[in-house]
Amino acid sequence: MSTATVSRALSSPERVSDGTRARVSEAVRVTGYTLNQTARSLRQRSARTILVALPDIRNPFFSSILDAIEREVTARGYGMLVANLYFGHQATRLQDYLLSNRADGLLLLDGSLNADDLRVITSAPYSVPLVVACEDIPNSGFHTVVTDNVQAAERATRHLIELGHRRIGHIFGPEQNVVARDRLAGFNRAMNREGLPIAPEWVFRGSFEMDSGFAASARYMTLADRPTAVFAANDESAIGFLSGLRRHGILCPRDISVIGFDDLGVAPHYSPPLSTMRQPRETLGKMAAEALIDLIEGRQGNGTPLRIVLQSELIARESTGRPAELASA
Amino acid sequence: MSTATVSRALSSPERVSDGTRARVSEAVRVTGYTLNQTARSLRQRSARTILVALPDIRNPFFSSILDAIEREVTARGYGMLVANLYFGHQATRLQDYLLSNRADGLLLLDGSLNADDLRVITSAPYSVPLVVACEDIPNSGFHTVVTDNVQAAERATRHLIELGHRRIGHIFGPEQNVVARDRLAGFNRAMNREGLPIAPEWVFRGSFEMDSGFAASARYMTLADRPTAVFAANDESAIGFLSGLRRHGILCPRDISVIGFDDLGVAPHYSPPLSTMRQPRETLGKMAAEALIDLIEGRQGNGTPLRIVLQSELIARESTGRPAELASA
DNA sequence: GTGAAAGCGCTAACAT
DNA sequence: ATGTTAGCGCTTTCAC
Repeated sequence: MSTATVSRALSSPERVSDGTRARVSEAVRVTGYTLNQTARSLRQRSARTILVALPDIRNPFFSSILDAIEREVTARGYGMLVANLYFGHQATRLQDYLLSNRADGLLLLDGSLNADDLRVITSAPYSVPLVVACEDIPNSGFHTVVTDNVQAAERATRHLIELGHRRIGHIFGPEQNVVARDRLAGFNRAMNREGLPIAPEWVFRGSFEMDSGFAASARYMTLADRPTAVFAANDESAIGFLSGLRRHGILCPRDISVIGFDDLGVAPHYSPPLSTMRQPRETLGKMAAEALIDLIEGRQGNGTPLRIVLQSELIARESTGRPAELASA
Repeated sequence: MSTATVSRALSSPERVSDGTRARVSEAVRVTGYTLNQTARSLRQRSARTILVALPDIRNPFFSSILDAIEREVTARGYGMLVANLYFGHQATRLQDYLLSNRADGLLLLDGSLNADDLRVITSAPYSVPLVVACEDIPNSGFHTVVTDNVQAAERATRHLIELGHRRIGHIFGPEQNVVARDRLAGFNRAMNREGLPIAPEWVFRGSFEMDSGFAASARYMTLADRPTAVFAANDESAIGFLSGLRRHGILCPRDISVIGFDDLGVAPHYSPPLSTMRQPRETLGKMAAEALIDLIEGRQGNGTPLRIVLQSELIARESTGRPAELASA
């Protein structure tokens, strides 16, 4: 029996006779043969592996998306290489993975990379399949799966307004981050639509990290005139903020309402249980992985860039309530 | 110029003349040549990639270890494939990665796999390098990097005892989990050494998840005779427990002291800031990755299984205090 | 339905 | 210091 026949029996069993197929499986069983994926990759010019690049694995938001991606990718017989980007702007490192044929496509969860650098690898002659997820790269024309952060932030802010708040602040994320900017834009839009003023000193700078929320609380305390509610760009900064306020005797929701974003695992168990916007993380990860593999396998190749925009859901818990001056009403 | 020369210029530049080296780098620059890692892997029988297998990427404890691993691995020029194990016991899936030459070694963060299944791939003829980290596989003889959970759990429990508590409970982790068992053992040891009784109804079953801590709080409330302090197997269950108690008006640390384990990011910002044991996660991940790569590259091949045991650190915050009956003293 | 043979892109052994 | 050659293990024509 030739190696060609074995190869056929293994990868397209319908092309060999029943007898051959049986003899091959038996031989595989007895010898413990495992196909050398490296040789196959070389021959087929496909690694059956994708590369996922993200800004921070430790961030629970990303890690749960990574989980969804891993499930989908595994189900379709692919492996998942993971690269952390730390300080962003490392398109060259990704290039190395992709152009060296170690991965067949890139799933990028970081909007901070330069679109032109990326286009080097996505366009001819390399034509590496790319799907951008979570963090949009605006006007890049890349295939994209995101949630509508502007809309969701507007919804979160409107939640505070509907409760009767008029004096509302925001904890901003990293200045250069698309997601943070979108959430600020949504905040602004909600305020504008209701004709509410936006006080610049009520927009606290932040970094999506707990410490930055904590720092915001210190600045909050120095204000002569304070907002009665705050929309934080994510749950981490909301938690850091609340933690800081508590040390100054400011209680939520009695003295202030706070809404976050992401619905971290701890949100329902925080004190108070945190109101937040929940993104469909599993769906997002799954759809992004599906899209990338479709692209790799030549389906979904109709040219027009894919753009999937998912919606987030308001989860109202106990960290938001009516403002103190209306509480008795 | 032959392909061999180019290969040499790229992988061992000292073996070619200055002129050749310069011409090669120039040509590389001009043509945008990238070495085909797949072909190199096939030829050298090494993928320069490791496989990390873990029970749950979403768990922030694992994801921060993953982060440390990724840094080390990247620094040494390797890639990192990640596989989630969900329900454990999937040694065959890992086999497939390793025996097919997609990965040169396995970094296993899950103690629930069967040692004999693993030995199939670690012993001849395959001899796949393996390092077990975080969760020990007892008596397996595998190279191992862990923290001393018995000792750390004993320290946590002693912290409660030193504060004056005598009636102390425990929230257990998953029954089959080595880490959970070690932490229970450490709890028992501390209690025994102080001659304190362990009430079976004060050892709550758990799963390391917040919900299980929450469920434990419901059982706590039904007790006629309640402990004044609880050592929870991890921060998640501590947080779920506190969250449940709060709904029943039991306040921490006034009415009960609780200490967790892991020092999650939220621990210092929880209400109250959570006392906990901090494991050296970065060190653990880094050392495990180092050990695995040394093994792959043939260093550290002296035969005796490596066993690194790191210590954890008590972080006393505000969730632990003196018991109510001593508080005025 | 099966076999023979070429070749994916690289590196290592050998020769010069 | 460089070139020649063989071959890693697989898949894929092409022949039969």
